[in-house]
Amino acid sequence: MKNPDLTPQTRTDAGLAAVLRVAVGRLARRLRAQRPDASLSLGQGAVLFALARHGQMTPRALADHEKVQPPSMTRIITALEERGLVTRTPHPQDRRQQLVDLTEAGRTLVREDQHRREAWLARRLAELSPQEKAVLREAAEILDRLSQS
Amino acid sequence: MKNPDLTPQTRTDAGLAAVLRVAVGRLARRLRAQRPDASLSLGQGAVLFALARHGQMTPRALADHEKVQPPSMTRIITALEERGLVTRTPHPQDRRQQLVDLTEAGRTLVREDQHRREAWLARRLAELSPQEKAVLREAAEILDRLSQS
DNA sequence: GCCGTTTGTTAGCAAGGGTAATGAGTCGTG
DNA sequence: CACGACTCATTACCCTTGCTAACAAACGGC
Repeated sequence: MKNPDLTPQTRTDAGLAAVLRVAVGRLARRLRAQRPDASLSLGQGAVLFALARHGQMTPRALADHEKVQPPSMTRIITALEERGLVTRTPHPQDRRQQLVDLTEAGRTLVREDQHRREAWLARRLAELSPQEKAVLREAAEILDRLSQS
Repeated sequence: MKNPDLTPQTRTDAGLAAVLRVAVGRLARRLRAQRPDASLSLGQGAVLFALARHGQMTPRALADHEKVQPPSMTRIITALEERGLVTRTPHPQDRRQQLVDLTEAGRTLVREDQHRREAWLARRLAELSPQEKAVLREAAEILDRLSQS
C-alpha cells in the first residue's frame, strides 16, 4: 500500500517536519472552522489569552509575541477595543506607545473561554488517554518554543 | 506575577485546549510566513504530500482528507495542475469523478520538499533533544487524529 | 425511465494576513 | 539646543484562502 520511497520518513528531522507541518496546518484549519462565530477569531483569542497571562502589553510586544506584523495587531486590538474587551491607555513614559489591557469584560470572557471556546477541542481531548494528553501538554510547550525561535 | 485565576490550567482539558489552540495557531502562522513563495502554499503542499502517501485520489477524497470544502479543493487542484504537478484523469467507472495523481514533476517536488520546504522547521527541530522530537513525533500523530474525528 | 443523491465546478464573499507609506515621539550627537 | 535617525502605531491597499450558494453532469434505486 505504501511506496517506500515516499513513506514519510518520520525518523529524520525533515520527515518529522513534513508530518508536523501537515498536522498543524490541518488542525489550525479545523479550529478556525470550529469558531462559533459569536466568539473571537483565533488571533483575537490568542491576544486575550496573552494579556490574561502577562498583564498589560504594548501592541508591539503583542505583535512580536503572536508572530504577526504590527498592522495586523492594530486591527486585532481595534476589534477587541470596539467590543469593549480591552482598553488602550497611553504609555506613561513613552507617548509613542500604548498599553493594552483587559477590561473586566475581557477578563470574564477569557474565563468563559476556558469553559466554552475550546469546547470542540476539549471534547476531542476528552477522548484521549491521559498518556496522550500528557504528550500533547509537552508538545504544546515545545511547539510554542519552536514558534518563538 | 501570575493571577491564579487566569493562569492557564493546563491540567484540565479546557486549559490544555486553550494552550494547544494558541500554540497551533501561532505555529501555523509562522509556517505560512516561512513559505519561500517560490514554493507551494500550505494546502497545496499538504495535497501533494497526501497524494505521495496514498496514491491517486479523487478531489472529494482529498477534500475530506484535508478537512476542506470541495470548492477549496478544486482551487488547490487547479493551481497544482496549472503548474504541471498533478494530472486529472477521468475515473474509469464513474464519469462524475476524477482521479488526481502526481506527475513526475510533482513527485520530484515532493521529494525536494523533504529536503528544502521543511528547512525552516527542520532547522528548529534540529535544536531539540531526541526526547523532545520523540514527543513531537507522537504528538503529530495524535493531532492528526484529532483533526480527523 | 425518473427522481433523489453525489461529484465537481463556478461565482461571489469575507476573514485575516502582509507590505508600503505616514505621522508622532524619542534619543543620541554634533 | 537642534537636527537627524530610529521606533511605534496606524492607515491604505492587496492577496491568499477559506466559505456558502447555485448548478450541471452522472449515477443508481425504484
